[in-house]
Amino acid sequence: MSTSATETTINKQETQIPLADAVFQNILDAIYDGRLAPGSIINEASMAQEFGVSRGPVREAIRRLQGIQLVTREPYIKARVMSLSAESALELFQMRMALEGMACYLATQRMSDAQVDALLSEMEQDRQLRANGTERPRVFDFHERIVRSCGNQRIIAALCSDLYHLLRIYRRHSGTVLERKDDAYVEHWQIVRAIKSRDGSLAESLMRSHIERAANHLVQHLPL
Amino acid sequence: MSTSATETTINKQETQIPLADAVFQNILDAIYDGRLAPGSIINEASMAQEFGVSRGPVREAIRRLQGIQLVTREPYIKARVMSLSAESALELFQMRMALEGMACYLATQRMSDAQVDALLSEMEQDRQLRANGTERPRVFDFHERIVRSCGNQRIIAALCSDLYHLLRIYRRHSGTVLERKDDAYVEHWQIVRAIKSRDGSLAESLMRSHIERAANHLVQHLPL
DNA sequence: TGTGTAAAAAGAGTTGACACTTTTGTCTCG
DNA sequence: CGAGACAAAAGTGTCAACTCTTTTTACACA
Repeated sequence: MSTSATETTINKQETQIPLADAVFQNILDAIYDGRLAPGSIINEASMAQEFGVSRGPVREAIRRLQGIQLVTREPYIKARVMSLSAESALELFQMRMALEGMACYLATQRMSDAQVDALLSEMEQDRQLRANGTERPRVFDFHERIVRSCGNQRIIAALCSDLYHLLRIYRRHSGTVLERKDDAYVEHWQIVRAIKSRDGSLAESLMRSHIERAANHLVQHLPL
Repeated sequence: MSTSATETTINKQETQIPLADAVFQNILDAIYDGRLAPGSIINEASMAQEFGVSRGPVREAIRRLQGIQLVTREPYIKARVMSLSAESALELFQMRMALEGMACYLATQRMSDAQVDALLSEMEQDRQLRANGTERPRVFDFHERIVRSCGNQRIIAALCSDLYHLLRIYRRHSGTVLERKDDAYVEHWQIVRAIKSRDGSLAESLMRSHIERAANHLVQHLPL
């Protein structure tokens, strides 16, 4: 953890993308990994030194993290990684209920029969892979799949680019939540059935209930 | 419009707040006023010169505008003010339906009887002021009032800090939408009635219908 | 010994200069 | 006369230094 000066130097080969984006991704990963624990302080200068870049890109990255509410910051005060409270977890899941519910409703109108069938077969394939205990969990994310099918770019961005980061952190810090995967499969299957039968309101309702159950499950296992 | 060099110099007296925030607010106002029309390009250097600051704060402000999807930007390409399409307006209102509907549902659980009555009297007061044709429209915003009562900080921030900006621009560029104010009052009143009778699902449903009607009204009057 | 104040250290905000990329205009060749 | 390539211009990305605010620490006084 303390090898020498430049430890995690940013890969400068692929420099079509701005450094700020790379730094943003690196800090995000650090928060995911737990190297940056909730409540810990982010120092612009030390971050810049660690990544081997100037303070400018680091500054931009921190501002973007503030934008998605992953760090708290007020003028001239050090930035802190957002601490995870059960309350804010509840708020996060309420927002997901609203947005993913609407996404379900819209996806019901937008997806073709062929797309719904394709989704069903992907789910079945994923279930079998998981049953076989395959090494690679092969990140098939049902929720992301549904959201991206809704066609509303604004909702897609809000869920997949912003809220998803926070969700990953909560998942990490609440230990393994994978035990609910079997229940989840059934509930996912019911949702897709509702979409297939073109009942948008039912699909939305099922999705909201599904997320609510996940929220209850998470809160029970929160170590806070 | 072309008086001389420094036209809209930032007021540096009240410099407890960072310059970047002031620049952000100024550009926002410029977009509201139409000085920065949709589709027009934003130049960092000229902006900096106009405000009498360096490029750094301007750069940060533009990144924040990109964050709330008010400007489009890709590496090394000039930033453009987001152009308003009927499609993205529809997406915006779909997201509002989801979030404000949920906000209504939550507000029903959270607001005390006294708070509901206070809201009702504020509405009545605002209606009378408007009927008398008072000079100051006294921006009483029913939707913001409801949203802030829901208690979910994340939803409040999403609606009041991000989406609200876009909504103002659409309102501005679609001419006067005030003609619907009378219909809106009745619908607002019905929503508060539902909250008062503690029927969260009804309040949510009414709010969604209300926003849907507003969306239809806006799309009809879009000059695009 | 406890407390208030002031100075020093630390860290964020800002700036101007430099490097790199894209765009645009022009020139030449087919 | 049109198309492709080269060069100049415009504009964004990055950096190191400077300024200002906050925080900490040390010292003097009660």
